[in-house]
Amino acid sequence: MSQPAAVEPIGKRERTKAANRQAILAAARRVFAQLGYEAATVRDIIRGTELASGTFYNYFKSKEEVFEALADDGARRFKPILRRARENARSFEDYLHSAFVAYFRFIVEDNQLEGRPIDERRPHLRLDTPEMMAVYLEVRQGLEEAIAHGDAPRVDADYLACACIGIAQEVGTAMLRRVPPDIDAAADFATGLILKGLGGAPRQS
Amino acid sequence: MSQPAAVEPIGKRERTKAANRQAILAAARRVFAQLGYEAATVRDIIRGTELASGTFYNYFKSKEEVFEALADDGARRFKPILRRARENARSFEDYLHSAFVAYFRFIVEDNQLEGRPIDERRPHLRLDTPEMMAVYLEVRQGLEEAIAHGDAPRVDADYLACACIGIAQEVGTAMLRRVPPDIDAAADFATGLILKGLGGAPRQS
DNA sequence: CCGGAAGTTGACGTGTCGTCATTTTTGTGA
DNA sequence: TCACAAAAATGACGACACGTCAACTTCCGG
Repeated sequence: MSQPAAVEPIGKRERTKAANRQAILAAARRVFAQLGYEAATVRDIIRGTELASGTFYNYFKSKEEVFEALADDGARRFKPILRRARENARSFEDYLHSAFVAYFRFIVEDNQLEGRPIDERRPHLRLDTPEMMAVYLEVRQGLEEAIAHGDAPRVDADYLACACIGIAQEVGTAMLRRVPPDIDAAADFATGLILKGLGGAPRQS
Repeated sequence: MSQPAAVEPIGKRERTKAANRQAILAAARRVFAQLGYEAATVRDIIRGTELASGTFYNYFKSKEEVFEALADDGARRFKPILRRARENARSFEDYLHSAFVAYFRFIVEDNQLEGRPIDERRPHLRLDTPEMMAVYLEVRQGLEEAIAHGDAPRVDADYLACACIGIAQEVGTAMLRRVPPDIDAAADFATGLILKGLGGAPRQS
């Protein structure tokens, strides 16, 4: 073969580094799900890998930083989904609905792992990391665009973005408590509420 | 004096017990505000009192339990406020507005202490302690009553209650970031959003 | 094949954890 | 008033997690 390895693997150094990082993140996911974020220790995480305790600190400063990396991962995956929803939307209502569907789908997938209740898997969600900020801004820009186009009235975009996020979080959590979770119903509810308020939310069946 | 002490102080036992508990809670408040919930240790809290480390465990099992006690305190104080808002409300809109005002006032007062950003003062807020549950139920009952009276359409009361709580939390936090926080403006926004959706939210000035 | 840089390792000192035997304080009945 | 038991406070203790670091291993370029 003229190409012994592949095009990707630059060097063993880089490869194991990436692999170790991923191993730690994967172990952290499991540990947070099983023990809960609070109870989990750096040692628990590292025990879930083949690595030694000292190695952990070559990759992350603390348990908190690992969580941030996981959250940032999520945010990085989620933002483009949101962006595409905005670009492909045929109306403001369509945009809102598909954004909620995307988020609810996201959290359903993110909580497939067995273990502790969802609430205990994460610390207080900080919105102030760069990646989280980017998601907030994406939401806000989507709303500002709608306002600029006249699809939505000229309300306080910051408050509106926060309200949408709050609704998504709480209704999303409530949805997860129901089995099976009905993503569309939850998205319909949230969209209707924001668009027309109580009058717009779907009636009880 | 025919009454050496007062009518209240039953015995020294009970009094110091209550005083110690309060001392621990007060110290915890300060420590959580100054170091953040995550960084704080049981030792930090107990150092903020005159007590010895072992004594802490006569009152609470852990840092988490102290926080829960603080949260329960808040919930216990807040619930009757909410209840009265419901009883005195002249309309559903009035109820919503005064409930939001009450909550926003509450968090403004609760965050007077100097120290770390509000986000870091608390762990992920658990809604599943009895006191917290009671607040959720109070919100939900208020909404169900409105639905029963025909003041609000027959929507999913669980989702609606969660949405209101989510809006209150996120818009509340956003409000705290602005100086000075404008409680009425935030409450107007939230009330309008829920009642009539975007069309009902106040326009930007 | 060698030398050094990059990365890994696990033992170490520090500090927190929750426990518990001991001491101190408080209430009660003689 | 005193003595005694129950209640509560104390702080030392073993266990364990923290983050560090000197020694060691692995990898890469020359």
